[in-house]
Amino acid sequence: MKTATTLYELAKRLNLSTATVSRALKNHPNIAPETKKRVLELARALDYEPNAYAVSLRTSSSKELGIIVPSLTGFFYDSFITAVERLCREEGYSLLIFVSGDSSEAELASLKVCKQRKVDGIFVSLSTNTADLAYFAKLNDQDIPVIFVDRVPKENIGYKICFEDERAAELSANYLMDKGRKKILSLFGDDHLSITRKRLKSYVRAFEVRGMQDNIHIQHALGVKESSEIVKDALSTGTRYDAIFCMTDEILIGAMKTLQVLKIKIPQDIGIMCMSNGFFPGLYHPEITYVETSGKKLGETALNHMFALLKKDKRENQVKLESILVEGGSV
Amino acid sequence: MKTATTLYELAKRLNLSTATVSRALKNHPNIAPETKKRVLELARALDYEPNAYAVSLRTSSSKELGIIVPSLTGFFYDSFITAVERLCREEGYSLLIFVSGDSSEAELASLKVCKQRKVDGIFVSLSTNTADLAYFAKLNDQDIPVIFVDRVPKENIGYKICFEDERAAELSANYLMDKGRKKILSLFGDDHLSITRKRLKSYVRAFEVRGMQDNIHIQHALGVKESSEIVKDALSTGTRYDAIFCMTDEILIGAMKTLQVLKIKIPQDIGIMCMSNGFFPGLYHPEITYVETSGKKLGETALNHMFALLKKDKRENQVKLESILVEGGSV
DNA sequence: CTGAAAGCGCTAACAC
DNA sequence: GTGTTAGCGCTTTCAG
Repeated sequence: MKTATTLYELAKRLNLSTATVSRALKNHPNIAPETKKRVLELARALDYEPNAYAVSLRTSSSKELGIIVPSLTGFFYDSFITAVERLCREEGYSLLIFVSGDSSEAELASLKVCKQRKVDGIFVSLSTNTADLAYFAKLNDQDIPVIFVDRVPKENIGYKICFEDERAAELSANYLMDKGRKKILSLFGDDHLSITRKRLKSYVRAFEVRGMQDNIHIQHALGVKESSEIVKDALSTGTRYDAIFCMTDEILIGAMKTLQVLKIKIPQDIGIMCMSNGFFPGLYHPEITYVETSGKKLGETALNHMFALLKKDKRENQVKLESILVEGGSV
Repeated sequence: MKTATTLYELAKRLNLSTATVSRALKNHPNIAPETKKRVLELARALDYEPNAYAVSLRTSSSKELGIIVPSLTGFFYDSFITAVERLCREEGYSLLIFVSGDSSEAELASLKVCKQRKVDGIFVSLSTNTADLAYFAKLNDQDIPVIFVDRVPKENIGYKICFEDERAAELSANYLMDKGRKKILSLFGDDHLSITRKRLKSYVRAFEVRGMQDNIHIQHALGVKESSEIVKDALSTGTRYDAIFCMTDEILIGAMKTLQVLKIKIPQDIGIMCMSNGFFPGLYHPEITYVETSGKKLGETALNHMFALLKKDKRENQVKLESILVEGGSV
């Protein structure tokens, strides 16, 4: 095993001090061009790369960010993380990833690791059952910015970046009404999440505003399978639904499975729409109409926010991302 | 801002030396129970957590692993990474994630970061166009184990963990022949990848062995869209295909899109099968028959391998994971 | 323009 | 059972 080249080694070989070598390497103003050249050459030749731990220990800036998400699997966070990772890399940051699996214990453990590793900042999308935000507050006290994304807490803590959930739900509701749908099976996610409640509330309100609150039937589904079953049960009750609204991709997928099994035609027999990152709606034919909640956009916004905070710029505590409606042919 | 508690601070408050405190904290044998108790109590009270940089610098072990994948998006790597992350966390390791986006430059840059951060080991699934493996060799020289997963190089370098690709392709081929399919549109991935070539070769061979090499028509598709178009074109040539084989989930999704648009019935009009992680085949009805390439299993195997290497156990250079065929109703 | 020296927070000989 | 000390590799005053 060949041991990694150190600053000291470069200095020794060049008959310079480590200070000079260090300066040459990060083109400090006052350094002789000749010296700089020699240093750079040897560094390249020996494949020198600074030891990140020594740097961090000295500068107390880790150039690492932590990201904690409930899952990675295919619906949303993949594109969110992809966006975050790319921008991080471009700015010389590295990303520590943690998957909480919707367990608040795992979440807390990950948070502790973030603290130990002295990450410069943390992105969190809360797990379903997180109740205690004390630790998050503690991190903020220690000047480690915490940015909540998508699934944000209702408490006033840290920074929050999420979609304009109320507006998005309202958009969906109005679209369905405008299309003349009168009997809408409306499937929402986990009722514990504030994101669900926000969406549900303004969805219902939009129907009330137009006096059509009796046109919707609300149900909650926790995953693909449950959604599939709820739809199956609902369609067998005799009620003639003319549309289905799905709050997430998972719910959409479950619903579509049942519709396919029952050979129900879209949009003739029933209309369907959802809120989505945009990938899954495109898999079907006709493509599914959806209100976009883009993981990429969320990632980019969150990262810009983080970089600003790290530069000590003041930033608003909450950012809401606009949603747009993308029409397929499903309603 | 409250600054983080250090070992020195604990020592000062307790009138002990940092050495004693350090030992108490990691229950070293020779330490007075009473002392240990006092230390532990104060540490808890002050929310002490060791500075990971100082520890790493001192012990030259980072307890971080790097993972470099071509993408995160929904087909395979999400479940791979989820499995790796969970086991890492359980063993006190953290995961640095890098998404190469199939660019070998990004891959190299990520590799350098891994080296700077002195990760203890690296997982890589190669990007499509990686030609130069020199840097990987260098890492191995420096005793940083590199484990290639799924998309492994043909060269003899590092450690490799992948599916028994030849066997999996053969399994598919035989299944299609056994089902009496005679005109099979066979869609494979990027021809530059050794994984594609391995699969293709043994797929073709399996047909040759049974004298049925004329039953297949090979095409290469790079993504969802291309797959969709190839299928559309192929079906419009007049050739009456009775089956489609898809080497990946992306290819499956593209193919299915076209079949849905053209209202082609599965399996009556045409049969279809694929190689997959298992999620997407379940979205359709009937469910798609597939040969399983489980990201979870790959992740678990890779991580066990890594932990063994880190403990300096000898390990075989190559592991092949068995594949099984999961029947849906699509052929 | 360059060097000497301190020190980031921790561990591990080596003493006692 | 506990303390002293050196040092991991680097950055950064402060001198010159």
